[in-house]
Amino acid sequence: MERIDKVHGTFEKRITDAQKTTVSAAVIRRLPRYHRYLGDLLREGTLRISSAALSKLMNVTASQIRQDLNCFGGFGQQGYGYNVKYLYGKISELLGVNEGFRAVIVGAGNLGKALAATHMFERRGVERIAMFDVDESVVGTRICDLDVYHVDELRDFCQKNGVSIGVLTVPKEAAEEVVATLVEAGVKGIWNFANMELKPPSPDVIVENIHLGDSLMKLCYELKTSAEG
Amino acid sequence: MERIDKVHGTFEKRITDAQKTTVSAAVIRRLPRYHRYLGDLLREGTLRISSAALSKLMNVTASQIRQDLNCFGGFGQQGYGYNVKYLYGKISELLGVNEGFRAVIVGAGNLGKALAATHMFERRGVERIAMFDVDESVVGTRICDLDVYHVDELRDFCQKNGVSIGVLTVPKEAAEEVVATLVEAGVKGIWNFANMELKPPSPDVIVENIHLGDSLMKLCYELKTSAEG
DNA sequence: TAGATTGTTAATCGATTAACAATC
DNA sequence: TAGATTGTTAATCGATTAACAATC
Repeated sequence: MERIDKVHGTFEKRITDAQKTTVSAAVIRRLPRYHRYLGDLLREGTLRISSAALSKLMNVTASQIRQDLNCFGGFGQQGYGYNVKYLYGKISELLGVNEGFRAVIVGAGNLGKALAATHMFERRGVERIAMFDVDESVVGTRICDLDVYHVDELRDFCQKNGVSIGVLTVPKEAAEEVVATLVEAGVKGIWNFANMELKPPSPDVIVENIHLGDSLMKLCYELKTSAEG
Repeated sequence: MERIDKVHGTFEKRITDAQKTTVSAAVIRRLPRYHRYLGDLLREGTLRISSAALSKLMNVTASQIRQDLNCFGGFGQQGYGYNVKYLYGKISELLGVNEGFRAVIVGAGNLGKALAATHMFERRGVERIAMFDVDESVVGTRICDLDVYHVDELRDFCQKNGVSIGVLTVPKEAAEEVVATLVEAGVKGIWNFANMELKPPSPDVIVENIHLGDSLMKLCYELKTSAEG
């Protein structure tokens, strides 16, 4: 740990320099996976790990790991490797874990309920603060400690509570209108499960489209191809 | 339609030739998206579309579309473009839609229920035929027209019913054991929602790992970066 | 110091785009 | 035939891997 502290000063400088250039989408996509593996290692009590060891674990090249991490700064030490706790912390920081983003789930159907029930959000420092629906039979109830409000209140609620993320689990017909409301209320990130592709409604709004069906199709393709070959 | 028929014979030959060489993972990943867009066009009654028009719709280059489709054969016609219905059918075929794969959902928790409730499977020609759990309070009930059996019966059931796909929505502690059972029973595809990475337990078993948390993290990263920049 | 392992540059590989001849 | 648009080759671009000097 002492060695890590010693170089801290130079780290910070290098990080700042590296972040000036934008990081490729391929690297960003891999960051959450690093974060997961490092979290596991941390829980197992591993103190340090080399790019070679991590590469074996994750089934990627050591070169790629070093290259990826160096987009953001020098997080390791020659002759030593990476301090797991430190690296995990740095990647957490990069990914915005514990930025304190607040999320609402719009759509209290099966998927909305399933997402409300997971620990996915809190584990990543994202706070779910409410659910919304139009169905009068669920409005007013509580689902997994979350109050369910009517969509009519969505705009005001988001504005008042500084919501940054809207999780969309509504039917696709309702999606466009809900998004417009969210954006009006200043929500900057849309996590879209509505089974249709949402174009970013404004350049400063981030949309992440989820298409589970695409993944099922890929599985079918590979099943079919594997059976043929 | 007549023009399409005329060239059918040559199509088939070209397809066979093209499929000999393996298609890159990048292309495969894009196929389901083409399938979605073409399905939409078909429902709207569009008869033909050029790579240029489709590229505008999908926000990719026309070159990429032509290049991608030609991995599998010449599906279009010079001077005409692509017949939507024909191309949709071809991509459906490629992806294994209506191969009649049978699936079971293991884990009747919130996510299992949510997946059982969607039309995702039937829309892609995959038949859900049962659910499994260990919780005695759900075993014996029916969820969305699916019987819920005890996991003890999983092996026999899959063997008897020729199940190809196992959808894993169990806690990660239970995942390894369930996978072993599925593989024993001849299941060849695992759609894994168990929040841990599953290595293919045997070379002829296909695993598709879903990590919704990674997607949420990417959204957070982009939110954070967009706010900074 | 000697050994280990990073950070980083250079080489390779693959994927995307551009261009155009073939052809409907 | 003339116009349109594919299929396909060649050029470009970017991402991955290899290699090694820097350094802990």
